[in-house]
Amino acid sequence: MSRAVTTYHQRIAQEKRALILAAATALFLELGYDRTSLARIAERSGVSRATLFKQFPSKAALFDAMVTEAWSIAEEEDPPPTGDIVAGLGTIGHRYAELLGRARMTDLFRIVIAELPRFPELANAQFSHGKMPYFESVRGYLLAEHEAGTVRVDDVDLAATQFLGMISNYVFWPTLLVPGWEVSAERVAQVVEEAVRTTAARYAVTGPGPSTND
Amino acid sequence: MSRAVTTYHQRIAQEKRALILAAATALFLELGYDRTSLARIAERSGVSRATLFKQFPSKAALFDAMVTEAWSIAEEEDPPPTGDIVAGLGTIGHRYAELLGRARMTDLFRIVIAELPRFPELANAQFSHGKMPYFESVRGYLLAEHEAGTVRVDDVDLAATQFLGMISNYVFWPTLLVPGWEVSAERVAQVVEEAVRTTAARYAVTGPGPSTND
DNA sequence: CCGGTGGTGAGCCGATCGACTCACCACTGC
DNA sequence: GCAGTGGTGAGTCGATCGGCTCACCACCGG
Repeated sequence: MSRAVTTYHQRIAQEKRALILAAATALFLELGYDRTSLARIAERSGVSRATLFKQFPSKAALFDAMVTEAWSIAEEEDPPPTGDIVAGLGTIGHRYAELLGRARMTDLFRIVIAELPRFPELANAQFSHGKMPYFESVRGYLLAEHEAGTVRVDDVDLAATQFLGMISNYVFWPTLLVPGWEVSAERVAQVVEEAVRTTAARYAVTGPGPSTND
Repeated sequence: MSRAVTTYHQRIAQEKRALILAAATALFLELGYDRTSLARIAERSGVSRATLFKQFPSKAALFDAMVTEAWSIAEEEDPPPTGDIVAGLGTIGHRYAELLGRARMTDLFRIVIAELPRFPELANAQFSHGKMPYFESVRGYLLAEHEAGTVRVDDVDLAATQFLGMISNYVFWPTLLVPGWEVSAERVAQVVEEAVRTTAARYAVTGPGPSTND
């Protein structure tokens, strides 16, 4: 068996693959799909064109691998806390804002949105790795709180979308359309807290007393 | 004076220009910027390539004109109603949802988001014609209601963003990322109404009685 | 020392692109 | 019928692209 040999060569190949993906990621995110040529990717990654073609059969496959890898950076979600709705939604909201605020996120969304019609398989990856986990997180959390009697939510899907929309519509979507849009960390925290407040004001069961505004 | 002659020829030129823009719009929105060739635009619009170049000095200029024209379809906003916050926000919300739900909107946003980094001037057009009018509409409305004592809103920008975000995060943004996402007209109306309810629950001054949930 | 795997560099291919030019034609209003 | 404006069709140009091939080399483990 030439297993050891195979292992070594596989390691080399893996390193080259990583170099290619890193260069491809940078170039794709900066220039877009069509403006990024395979020659430039090979040049930037310090790899020959032939190697690039051995690793990725086509430009589309390379792009697909790039996006998949970039999405996978989003780690697994932790179990959401329970009991206090303000604390619970706050935790989820801050995680969500942190995810959306990462450096490459805007450019990644930009190119994914642009090329998604031509990469149908890619849509599923985004669907399962992107916003969905947070949507499910909020959804599940609200369901649990609803059954616990802390909140009263008839339409959980809509409530979850409302909560996340109040955050993303301020800290993320404008970055795609308004050049120079930037939100300070303090403002982000404020936005999340206000989203929690509004959600609580709408859905929290007024137990101990009336919902005060301070 | 050859004014009449000029007028006639200008009319012809204007017609050709409209044909070119129509074809360019369809192709750009369908294929994206790079995949759309000037030859195809000329062919589809039934105009010679030479004419196309006389009308638009470059592909970038044509794209810019296309986006500007497509944005201008959004008419001027009417003055927002006053007095009842549910009715007022409802009106604005429904208008907003209607605008976002138009046929070409998703593809237009897709290509604008994709190419915006390379068309800085275009960003201003989107800024002044796109979401901004509605943001200002909500902002101004909330300010008026605040001063009228109907609502208590300390951070008007944030409240307006929350309101619009609750709507757009359900009826629009998913169309860019989730293939096959579709929302029925009834559901859209429901989403808007729920956004109004949530906003009212958070900001409405509880005058006559406690905010009931039914 | 040798077999095998993987990388390398160079080159070729057909196709397409944006940009530009130019001679010629159609049509109008005077 | 004449001048002028605008459209037309064809052609050219240099550049780039994705995809593919092939002979050759580097390096490992046995």
